[in-house]
Amino acid sequence: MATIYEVSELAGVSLATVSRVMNNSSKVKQKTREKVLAAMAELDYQPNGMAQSLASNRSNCIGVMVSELHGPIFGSMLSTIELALRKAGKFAIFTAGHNDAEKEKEGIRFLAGRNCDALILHVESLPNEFFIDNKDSLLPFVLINRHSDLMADNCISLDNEIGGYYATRSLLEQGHRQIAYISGPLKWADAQARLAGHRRALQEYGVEFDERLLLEGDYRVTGGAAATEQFLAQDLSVTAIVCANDEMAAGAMGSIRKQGLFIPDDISVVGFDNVRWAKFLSPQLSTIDFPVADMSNMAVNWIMKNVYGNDQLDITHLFEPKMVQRASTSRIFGRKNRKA
Amino acid sequence: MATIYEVSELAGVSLATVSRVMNNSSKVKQKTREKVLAAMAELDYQPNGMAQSLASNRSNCIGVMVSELHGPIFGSMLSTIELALRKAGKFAIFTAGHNDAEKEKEGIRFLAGRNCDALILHVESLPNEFFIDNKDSLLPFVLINRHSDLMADNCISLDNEIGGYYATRSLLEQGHRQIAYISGPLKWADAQARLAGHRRALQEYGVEFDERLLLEGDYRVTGGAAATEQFLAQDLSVTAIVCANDEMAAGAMGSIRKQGLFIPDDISVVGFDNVRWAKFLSPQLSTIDFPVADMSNMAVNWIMKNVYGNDQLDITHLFEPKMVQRASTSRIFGRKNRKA
DNA sequence: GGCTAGAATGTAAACGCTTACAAAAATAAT
DNA sequence: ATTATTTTTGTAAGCGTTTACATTCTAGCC
Repeated sequence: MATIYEVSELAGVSLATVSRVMNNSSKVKQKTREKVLAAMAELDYQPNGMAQSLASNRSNCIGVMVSELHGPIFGSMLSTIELALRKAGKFAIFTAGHNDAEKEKEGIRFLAGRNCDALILHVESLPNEFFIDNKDSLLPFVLINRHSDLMADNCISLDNEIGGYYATRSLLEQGHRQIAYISGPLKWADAQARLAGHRRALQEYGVEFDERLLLEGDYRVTGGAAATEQFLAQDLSVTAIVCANDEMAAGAMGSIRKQGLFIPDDISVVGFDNVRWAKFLSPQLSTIDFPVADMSNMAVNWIMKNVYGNDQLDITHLFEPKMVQRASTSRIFGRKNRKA
Repeated sequence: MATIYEVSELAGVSLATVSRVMNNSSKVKQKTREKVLAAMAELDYQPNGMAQSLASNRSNCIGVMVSELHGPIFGSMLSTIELALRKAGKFAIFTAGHNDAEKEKEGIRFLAGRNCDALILHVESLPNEFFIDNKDSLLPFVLINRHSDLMADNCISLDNEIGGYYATRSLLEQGHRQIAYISGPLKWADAQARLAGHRRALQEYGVEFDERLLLEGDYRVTGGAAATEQFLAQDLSVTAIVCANDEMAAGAMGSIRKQGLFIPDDISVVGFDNVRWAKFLSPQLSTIDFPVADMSNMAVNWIMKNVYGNDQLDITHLFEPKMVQRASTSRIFGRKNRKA
């Protein structure tokens, strides 16, 4: 592997000049630049990233931590981030936090150990305070899916409240009034916000909130299935179920079908996230689209702006989800509820 | 950030000694080691990875290229690889090849540019010859999901033929005889092998292969749906459909249901891959389990053995898939085919 | 006690680049 | 043609490690 030294010799210039043409750091005469470029080409020169990093104290690596490296949401996140970073000539190092405060902390250490220039984090367990308190001792970071006024600039988040609102409103508009809600674990802010949106929609339509129509789920298929069974076992004449994510919606659909009921004729189901396989379910799931790709790209923009000084980039901190109507919901008029 | 120099001063030893205790490279007196360790702890010393890499010509980074960074198979691959590498104190750099020979080649260059110590590759478009011919000029590499006798040691692959065989045999055992098959794009070796397995099973059970019961799909939902419609439109009295992957199986299930037929009563469906959401479909999909995690771990083992000299590791090069019986298949006796 | 082999430690030269600062060359002004 | 500026290029000192090789200890032996 050729080094910068060999290039400089072949081109008949000094090391510094070669470095300059590589980095466009300061003016180099056009003719010299060409000589250098030719030499680089002839030697098939590839700069040694490690040496560059050591000398410049910049690694061109961005550490990315998400809860898991699999799953539709994270998959889309990784995909988007990697593509965007690579386009910018940066490298991503991914790691998983596994939704555990200790592991998340360790992941951050791990990434810092690789001399990352900055971090993109999707953490679930570490509290806001961790970031607020350590803002200065940590590498520059941007948090996806989290918000706190005390570090607003570092946050890129989704308006979960309005997502929850849209989900329930779409049902209300279709005439539903007995709407059950399966929330996520309410210790998490996003689950709370989605539920708040649900309640706001009900209120707006003059429907009184009924405690019996709310169950706390776990964001997993099994939780959705269990909660749905519980709803159906009681005599609540539920005509629609809103699930705080698509996984639970898949579970709900399974339970409904197991009862011999039809979707959406007997019961409409709405999810949240719009994961890829929501379309594979039958009927296809109506859900709230989580703009993961947009948010991920914005996180990369944040880095390019705040870490690499690309000043003209505009940063959006709050994203809005959209309702995606598919076949799992329908107007209540058309329904033929077997239990009714 | 403390440097090795500060540690050496505080401990009252030389740089070299500190380096030695870090790397266990040669004997250090117990008392000295303790002094050094204490100093490192006191200064919260973290070695600078870049400097280590530069000096030792080893980056502790493994480049990983897969077709996409999302999707259930790749997600599981990334997850597993990252965890295993991190346990070994190594870093993974992921990138996507997007199933395009040029992009795959560029991805490899990209990873090499980061001075990776080795590569784990899941490429689809680059031909075997590329790797065989460039074996020596490339970084050490291990290929997941590919096999060639000319570089057998570098390959970790799945026995697709036997997977295809199991899928069809499970149906034959249940009494099915009119079994349709939706293959993957037959330009790919894995699609060919799965189909070959299907044919072997038929032959073994004395069922003659019927050209009309074979359609070439595209490994995507839409392709599975289209092929299924085509089967159902003809009068073939198909009682089961084998799909060369789960996505197409999801499409097939949709088409079957759209025709007013029931799964598995009218038609049984088998997939291949056992992606996570195969259980979310209803009925739950019977499929062939692709041991992605095992294969990914083995790839990491390959690296640890061949690149980092962990000699006692045993490498398995060929993995066997397993049949997973779920609700989308049933004995033919129980069926009440509306068309029959 | 003096000698020696072997163990423990230290010295200093890489590793391949970036970047102040200095020097030289080109250009403009007189 | 000189001198003053401005551009362009070169010099050399890092960046924080690893690792031959050299040196100093330590123990065992006579």
